[in-house]
Amino acid sequence: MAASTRTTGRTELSSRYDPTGLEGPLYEGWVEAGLFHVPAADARRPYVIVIPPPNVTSVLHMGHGLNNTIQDVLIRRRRMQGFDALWIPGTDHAGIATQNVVERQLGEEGLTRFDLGRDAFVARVWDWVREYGDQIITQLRVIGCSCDWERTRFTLDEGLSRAVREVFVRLYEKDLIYRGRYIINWCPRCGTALSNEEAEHRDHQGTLYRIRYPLADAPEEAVEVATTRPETMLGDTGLAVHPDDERYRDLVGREAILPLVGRALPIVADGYVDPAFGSGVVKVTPAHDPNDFEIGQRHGLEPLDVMTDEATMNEAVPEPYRGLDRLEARARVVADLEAQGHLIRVEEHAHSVGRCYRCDTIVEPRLSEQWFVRMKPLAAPALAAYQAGELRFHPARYGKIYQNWMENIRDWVISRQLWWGHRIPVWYCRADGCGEVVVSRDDPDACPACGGALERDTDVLDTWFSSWLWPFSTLGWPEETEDLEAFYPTDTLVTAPEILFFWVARMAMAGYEFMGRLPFTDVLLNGTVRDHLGRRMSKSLGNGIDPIEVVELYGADAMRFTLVRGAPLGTDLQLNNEDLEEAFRPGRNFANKMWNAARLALPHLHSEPGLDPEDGAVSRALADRWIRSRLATVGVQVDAAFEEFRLHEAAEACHAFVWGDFCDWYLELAKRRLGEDASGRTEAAATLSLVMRGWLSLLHPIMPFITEAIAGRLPGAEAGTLVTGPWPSFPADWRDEEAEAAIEALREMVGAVRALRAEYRVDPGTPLAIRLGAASDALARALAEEKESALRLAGISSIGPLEDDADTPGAHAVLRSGGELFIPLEGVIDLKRERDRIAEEVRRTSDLLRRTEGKLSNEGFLGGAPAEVVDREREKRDSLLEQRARLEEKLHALRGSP
RNA sequence: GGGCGAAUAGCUCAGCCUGGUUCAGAGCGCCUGCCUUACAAGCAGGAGGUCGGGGGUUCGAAUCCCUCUUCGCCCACCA
Repeated sequence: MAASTRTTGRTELSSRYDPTGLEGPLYEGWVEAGLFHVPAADARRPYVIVIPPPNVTSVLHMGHGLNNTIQDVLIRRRRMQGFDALWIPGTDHAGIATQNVVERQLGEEGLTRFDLGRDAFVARVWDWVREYGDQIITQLRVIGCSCDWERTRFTLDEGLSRAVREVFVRLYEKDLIYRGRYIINWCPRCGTALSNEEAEHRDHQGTLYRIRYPLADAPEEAVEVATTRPETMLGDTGLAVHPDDERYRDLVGREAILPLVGRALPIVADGYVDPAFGSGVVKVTPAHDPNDFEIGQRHGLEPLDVMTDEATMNEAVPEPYRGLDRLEARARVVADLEAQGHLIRVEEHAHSVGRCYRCDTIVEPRLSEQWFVRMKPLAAPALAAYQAGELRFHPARYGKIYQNWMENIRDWVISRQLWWGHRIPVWYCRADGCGEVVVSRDDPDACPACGGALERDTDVLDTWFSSWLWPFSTLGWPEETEDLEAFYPTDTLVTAPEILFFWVARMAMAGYEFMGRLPFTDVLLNGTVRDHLGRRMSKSLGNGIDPIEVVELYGADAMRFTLVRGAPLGTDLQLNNEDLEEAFRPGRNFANKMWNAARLALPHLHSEPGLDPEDGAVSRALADRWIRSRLATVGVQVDAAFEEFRLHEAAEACHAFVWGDFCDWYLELAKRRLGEDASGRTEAAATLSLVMRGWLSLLHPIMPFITEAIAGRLPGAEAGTLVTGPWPSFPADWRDEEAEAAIEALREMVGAVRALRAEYRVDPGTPLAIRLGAASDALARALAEEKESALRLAGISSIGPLEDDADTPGAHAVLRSGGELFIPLEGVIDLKRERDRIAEEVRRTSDLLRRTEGKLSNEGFLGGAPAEVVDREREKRDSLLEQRARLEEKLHALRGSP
């Protein structure tokens, strides 16, 4: 325990919990003891979680903090319960993100990846990964994550790469992977295709341009078309109207002239066109719009790609526009249209625009030859599993979102025009007229058809094409490994809702396709961490909180507790990023409270030689019976909360118990018996030790460090660790209604005295001589044993019998648990004030009584409510009647006094 | 256009699924008094809420249903 100087200037063991230097060594000890490692051979009762692999480029942020804390809490509890709890860690090669990082680095040297060439560039990325790639892994240790580090995987590892390749080949052989020219989302900055999920659509206040296209056979006539992307008109190859649109019936089959270009555009009729939108005439640009592409297919309108990979206008457009960026071209086109009298008008138009999820550049829908996965056949079993209840989402509402996406699933573009990633295992024969395409698990040397030279596809695969295999590729698939046998399927997946489609749904599909069953049964979706203004924490806003900084300031436990308690499943969590102390105060204060409770308890426990905590289970002392009863109750609550993934409730229940019951009352009551020559000292110490071990265990999954540190100092705990349990289960016969009622009555009495003291501003140092009458059995029982503690806690010098003391000025209270309290307060009491106060009590009681009597006189209630509810209501009425009678008596007496 | 979520104390949020416990709880903040030898990162006491509005179901609604308002999120090929 660290020593430091207290604010008062006295030097002693620190009264403030300082986690510095305590957490690291504990963690190292756990790892060295191999407590997180689970060999397949030993796994009898596995419980498995695979980490959502963070990007190898990432540094830990609070979102990771929340997500991984939740996983660690689940894993640690299962481990304590005796499961072979395996948490598989690793990182994702993150194609675009990582390539971007290294390209940026090159940029600072004035180089591009093309200057290096493919092989050198990839080598350079590997260098980067080897140097910085384990940063986030290291950081996960700092926040206490109990992953099996011997199993750390990387999506570009040799083994995982083999899995990727196997999957590609198998799907190709099943005709579930195909190559084709379709409209895809293209990021001109990253220079690659993106999947639908990687294009984020956001509302955008844009402009709608209305343009006239003259008719070929009647140049004085024209039709009006509307577009938000005028530059694409250079690629128009037709116009379309709705087949039932009377206005344009005679146009179908004729041609219009494309302004600025002069090309003749056939006018076709197609059901896609909405006659009510704009003019009801659509320009058809098959190479730059998915709908137009389909219209074009139906009517034989050729696609004309007018852009380069960088989204500048290409050779297919008239000379003045060539080489212009798409936005420059847009301005130029609009200006020229206006100059030539073809621009009818422009108007504001709200629509949504897709942006690259990696660099926020506006994506260009563009015709391109890419590799696709046919998703419908893969989705079917994964969807059925959900509908059959085999896959559960928490919160459940995410299930509907999953279902909706699965039902409307579209094919997945998996090729990326990048260098960093799994290279597509496809070779094309270069021999004239051969056309052989080789898709192979092993690199082929020559064309198997003609023996000609082969050229490998230059593209790599979407990063998620390796992620979706994660639950089994990390276990050695496609080899039939012992690990796979022992640990697949996994149990719980904890992740963020943003990647429900990217990752969760695809893993479900891959699990079925390649392993024949779901990869996990429960999916927890954790919320988003936001700043105090409710904004998402992000690098660009600079409003993030560094978990490592928080750990350095307040400890990992404080951070974990704050996160778990503050974030009920699926709800967002707001943290003040400008005041870390405020943000993490709840956890820090709680850790401090525990620390100080230990400071009080431990010396007493160690002054009892040979103390056996198990003796605490049989102590008959009232306070001991009470705290055991409370602990047993809390144990059940915490267990139930964990089972249903309500982690915040478990945290809350522990907090309320440790602070409100254990520290506030049990320790205070125990002080009397822990005195040097007190009788029952051994029993008290044993109970204290036993109960502490109990709640330290309950809290260990959430706050592993401080609980372990304290538990390690309990008597008889030298050899043990909380990490491996056991998870506590308290005997049902610890529940003790009598003891609970007694201590509850004691608390009420002490509270009443304290309230009256505060009400009349009696100095805390002034002892009061109180009088007590008609005490309930519960209170009498409590006082018989704990009178001394009650005196100390309430600041009472004596408890005398209640007499007819109407003449004595003082304060009165009627206890709910039964009993009447009088505090003579000569010279202090204000009679009028006391009368008012009691009158107010009478009013309050009468209000309650009125409600209760209202119910009891309502036949509907008597007939409709369950008997026990009615009984409870009757008891309540009787008690209230009694209380009110007493209070009115007092009021009467006070009115009669001077 | 479709779907979902949220609205409870000054702030951040529990409670709602499975309606009924002595006037709806916590943390933080606020007020008053205390360094009472585990803890001032604390202790004691206290103020503060017509549970977003309206309607309905019920003997009884923060809780179930409908509706409105305001925020937020997701999906979608409206040129």
